[in-house]
Amino acid sequence: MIDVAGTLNSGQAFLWEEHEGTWYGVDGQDVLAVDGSGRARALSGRGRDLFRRRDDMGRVLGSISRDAAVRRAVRRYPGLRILDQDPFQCLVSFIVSSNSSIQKIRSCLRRIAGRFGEEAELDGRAFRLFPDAGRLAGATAAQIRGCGAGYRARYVRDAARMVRDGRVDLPGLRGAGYAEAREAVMSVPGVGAKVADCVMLFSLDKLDAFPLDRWVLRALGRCRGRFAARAGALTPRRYEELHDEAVGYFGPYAGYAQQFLFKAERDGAGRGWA
DNA sequence: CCAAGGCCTGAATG
DNA sequence: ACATTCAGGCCTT
Repeated sequence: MIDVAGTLNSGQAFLWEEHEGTWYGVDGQDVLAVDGSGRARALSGRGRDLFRRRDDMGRVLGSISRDAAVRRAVRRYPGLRILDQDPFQCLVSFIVSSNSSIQKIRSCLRRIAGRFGEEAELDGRAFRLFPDAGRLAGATAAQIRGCGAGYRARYVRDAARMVRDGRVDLPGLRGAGYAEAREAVMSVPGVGAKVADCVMLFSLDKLDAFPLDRWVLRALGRCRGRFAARAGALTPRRYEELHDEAVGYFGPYAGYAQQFLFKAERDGAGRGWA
């Protein structure tokens, strides 16, 4: 059973809201409506597997449950899933996320969509689509800054230009291996290892991406001392070491383990998701 | 290769 | 009230 609300409120996506039991979300140039079972209905009519129903969760959970901390989190959030989102929107979302808070990320992305996205309507409700790369590349940094992006505005604009000009082919990277995709995504300004791993896990089908932030780092420290010795400042080098270690430990679906750990750690600290 | 500092901004804390 | 701190990092010295 998919936990729709819990998954949409787990730091993966930011433009979702609930109306009368249905969750509505902007996903690229599309609007999705999700019912309680996690089936997505798209304004465009295209079929979407937002909640990655294609993943064999029995297999995934069996694979990542190598540690008591993960098993605990899985028991606590049995319906938590990884989302499969629009890559460009996901890229911009996580560029904006750096050194920010969920609340601010939401408001910034809402404003970007409100200012640059096309109008759309689903079930009698009005939405603004997320602007595509071409549209956003035409915006000035000052305009994007006006949406609350701060110093990240320049990164957003330059990222949009790279995508528009084909210097990064995000959809194409869905078929690439981890290393290749990682290098390509990290060539985008404002994208370091953490942001790249988020984009890859949440929109490029890379379940072996393992985003490391302070919460996940703290959670790893609980894994029976398995990673504790390395907890500390996350220099680029140490990020890579820990990442490889985590993937080596949790396996090919390590990204799922990360999401369970992240959710549990943040909830445990009493952090909100709004 | 590593450490330190700066960076938009608004909500939370003192 | 007003000043600092902090928030799901990244980039440049």
